[in-house]
Amino acid sequence: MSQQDLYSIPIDDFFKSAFSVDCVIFGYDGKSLDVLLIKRGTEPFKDFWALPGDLVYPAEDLDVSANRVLHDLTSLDDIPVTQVHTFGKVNRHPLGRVITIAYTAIVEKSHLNPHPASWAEATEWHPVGDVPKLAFDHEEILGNALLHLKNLAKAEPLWANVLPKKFTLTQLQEFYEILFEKKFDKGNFRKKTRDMHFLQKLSELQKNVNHRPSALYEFDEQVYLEQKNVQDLLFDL
Amino acid sequence: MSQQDLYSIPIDDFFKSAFSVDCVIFGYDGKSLDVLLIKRGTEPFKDFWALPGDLVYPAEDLDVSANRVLHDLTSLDDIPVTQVHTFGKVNRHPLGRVITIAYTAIVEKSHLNPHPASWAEATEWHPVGDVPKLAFDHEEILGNALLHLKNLAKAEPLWANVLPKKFTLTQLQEFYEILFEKKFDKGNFRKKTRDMHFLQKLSELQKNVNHRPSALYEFDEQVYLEQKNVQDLLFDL
DNA sequence: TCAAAAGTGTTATAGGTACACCCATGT
DNA sequence: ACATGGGTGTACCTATAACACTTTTGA
Repeated sequence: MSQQDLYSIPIDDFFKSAFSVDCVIFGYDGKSLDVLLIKRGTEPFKDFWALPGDLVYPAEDLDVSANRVLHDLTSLDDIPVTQVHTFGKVNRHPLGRVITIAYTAIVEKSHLNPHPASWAEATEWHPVGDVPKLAFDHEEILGNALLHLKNLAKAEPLWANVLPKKFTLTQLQEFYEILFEKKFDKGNFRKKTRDMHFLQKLSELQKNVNHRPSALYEFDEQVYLEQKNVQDLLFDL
Repeated sequence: MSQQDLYSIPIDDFFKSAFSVDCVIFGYDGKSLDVLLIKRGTEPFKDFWALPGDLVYPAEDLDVSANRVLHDLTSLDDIPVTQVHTFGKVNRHPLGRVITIAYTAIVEKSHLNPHPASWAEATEWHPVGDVPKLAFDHEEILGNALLHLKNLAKAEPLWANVLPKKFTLTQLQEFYEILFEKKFDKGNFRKKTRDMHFLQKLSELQKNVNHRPSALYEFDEQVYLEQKNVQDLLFDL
């Protein structure tokens, strides 16, 4: 049986199912990495914390759906969301067959919307290392997404979404240290940054710090995209 | 709106959708990397080549579904399938909203089932570098799966599924050369294999070759799983 | 002058690349 | 003897890790 038989099978058997997106929204504020959870107001799993998610609208692309959920909880649009994995165990949802496509994004923590969406009784940031028991299979989804985020961070400048426009190399280093829960050597880290031509050093310096002021840097997206294209063309994967 | 409202929304709006799995089954025979395609016998995309796929049964896990498709086309069971990505563009299926979860696997090419499943008018191996125009968004899915396969091969002994039980280091090298479309230096390749303690060197040698006979090796799964556990525990991602 | 963090340089080691050379077998 | 691929060793280069040291600011 394949897709061409879509309308030749007993419709009741196949259409008692639905699909949703769940969003693992990581928040960073320079000090810790948190994840945005909502408190459920209805059964099943009433009063449990859960990942924000929603059914996908009939005429809505999956990533658009994820961005809608993200927009409802934060004030943010056009944040790049990344698909993580699809979870489809038969009994993962007690009310029926619901598979869910997990998406992830990382945002600056302060951008939480002060007027959360109607479907969330409460929204709250939780440190990724200290998450309460979650509804459904959301703990598995969260773990999966965190792994995914770490892998993404090795290949892409994820920090561009969460650092201030002008930032110091120490702030950049701290992003990686907090994400990977690991200290890096200052000198070696800075050596690496010298090859990153998309890090544009400004003439401006830090002010009012009681130590030697740091140089400020900006992310140069043009330069990044160009060199990324070159890498993709070389393609020595 | 979130999952808890599943049964409080107009059912007609959300249940005009379905989900399927599509399988990107790669075949290897020591000479080339191919992908298994089926020829569609019905509209839409009648007479087009396509990836084998099927709707997911109501009480069937996603990976079980993928394994069922794989079993129907090859004679193989218990082949590890890996989820690649979920494709859900609104108009990807001309007859309705169908999202599809793509799975991939790599098998020894000769294991193609001589009695293909009823839903496939024809099945055929196609070299990954020379694939015909495909139905739906299957070209995108295939490209995605191939990338995924290459990444998997960097982290896992995928070749264990496709090489003969006893194989030479040259056969192992050729697997990587064909997959990555790239030649490797013999000496350097063999140096790397020395750290792979799950490669068990046998006392047996090749026979009836008109050159120095090669040593034969076996994949030692026990050793591999143990060292993989250690790596996962170190976890310095 | 001191604390604190910025910023640079040096060294040792590990890992990768290129390449040369010898070995065992069938014809 | 020779063609063919198996198998090993070396020298070079680059990436990384550990660590020491200097610099600039506010208090």
